[in-house]
Amino acid sequence: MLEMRFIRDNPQKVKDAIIAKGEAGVDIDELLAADESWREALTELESLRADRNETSKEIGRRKKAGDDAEAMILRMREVNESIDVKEEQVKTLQLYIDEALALIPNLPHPDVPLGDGEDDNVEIRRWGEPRSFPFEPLAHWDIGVQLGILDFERASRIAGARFSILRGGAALLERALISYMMDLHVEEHGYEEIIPPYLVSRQSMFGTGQLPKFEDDAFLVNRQDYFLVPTAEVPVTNMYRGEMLGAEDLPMKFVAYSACFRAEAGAAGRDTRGLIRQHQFNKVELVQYTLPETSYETLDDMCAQAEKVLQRLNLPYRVLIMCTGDMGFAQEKKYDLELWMPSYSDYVEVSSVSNFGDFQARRADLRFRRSRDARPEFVHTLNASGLAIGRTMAAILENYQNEDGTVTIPEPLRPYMRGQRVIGFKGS
RNA sequence: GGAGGAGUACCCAAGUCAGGCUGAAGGGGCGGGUUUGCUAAACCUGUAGUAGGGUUACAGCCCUAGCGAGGGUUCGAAUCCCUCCUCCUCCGCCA
Repeated sequence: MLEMRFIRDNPQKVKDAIIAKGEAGVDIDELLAADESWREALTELESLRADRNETSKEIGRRKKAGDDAEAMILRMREVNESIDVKEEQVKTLQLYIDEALALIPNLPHPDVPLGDGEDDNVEIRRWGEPRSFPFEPLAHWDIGVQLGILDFERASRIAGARFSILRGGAALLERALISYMMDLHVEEHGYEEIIPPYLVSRQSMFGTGQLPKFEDDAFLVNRQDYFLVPTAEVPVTNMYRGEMLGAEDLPMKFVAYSACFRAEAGAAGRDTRGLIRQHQFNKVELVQYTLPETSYETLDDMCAQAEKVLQRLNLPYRVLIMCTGDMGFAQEKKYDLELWMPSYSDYVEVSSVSNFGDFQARRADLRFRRSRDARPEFVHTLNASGLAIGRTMAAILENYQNEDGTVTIPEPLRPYMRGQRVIGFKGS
């Protein structure tokens, strides 16, 4: 959320950002006019209240002294009527302003390339060579089904499309990936391990920016005002909502595992096969709260930390910087990590690394003080997938497949899989 | 799910069932100071923070809001009424 004060002072910047991000909707000039009227009405309201406060004290004094206060009380009844009218006016304007503010996207960082959509994203580096297969490689959904470790048919029977059942080796590999990533980020990067609630309140979804604009992307629990978390970013970023932190507490670094739930509205027909686009998937997520002046440095650190997982697993990937039109509502700057997926003959997103600046912090009221007497400031928040588990698994199945249909397990995961080196056929 | 109890500033805690100089007693803590060879102790003293608006020399000053949240009653609400949230205790149920 941007500050009204900032919009007042920089209307053009905000208009530019709305256009650059391709966000619809808020008429900034109208908003500024509403703000103007709001301040005017507020000033009038407050002076009426000041009158009432002062007069009421005087009435109290008179009554105590046994003097007559009837005339004053009558006058105050009239003042109260004016107050009611003004209050209504202020409230209406306030409501309009709040709703408009909630729909204004964050400003992109100046480094971010301008662009309309994914074609304008800029690749900044590549790591690893896509493997060339001496045989015709299979897609992960074929590999998994052949091995009996991915079961899409029965998943759709029990839940519908875009769900999967992991069985045997795949279930074990999923757990191994979660544990491996959590351990890596805890032991080598100093994060605190978190398992958050998977259901969150409306307010939490607002805090990270999913609401009000993107309600359709989330699952809302029937008859309860809870949302299934689309990412652990939501609970973890909201963890300190409303608290006042000390500068010495920063940065705060969390690595969270959660299941993630997405409605995938508008994705009909896309990635319908396999593990790439599911309603439910697992993800290990990195979240940091930082000092404002260090957040961009941290962004690059977090990107490198997410990359390290791919490097250790020896999965070829590339890093893109997202253009203004593809980066999302709340982000100032965002990188995507995409890994090589032979079945797509292309790179597929497996992580996004974002700096939100103080945009989420302002929505979620995440503040800190540099010293006891210093003014409160908003922290900066960042997150990075570290990584999406399902897509990583898909990439492992495809990139590590063998000609006989088995899959070699990447070496770092073997200790997490009872020393197993290969996922083979049942009974073999 | 049932029955009770509680949410007041950084923390503890008065005030609430007599509504009005209570924007909030008293402790603790923290800041500053005095005494002291150092520590300890004692004494003195300062301590809502915040959000919004106005004004201004980005010092400052004024106003408004604010006693879990939101409404209501009243000239006036921490105090009376309603709704909600959270926490605690006991019972039930369950992993």
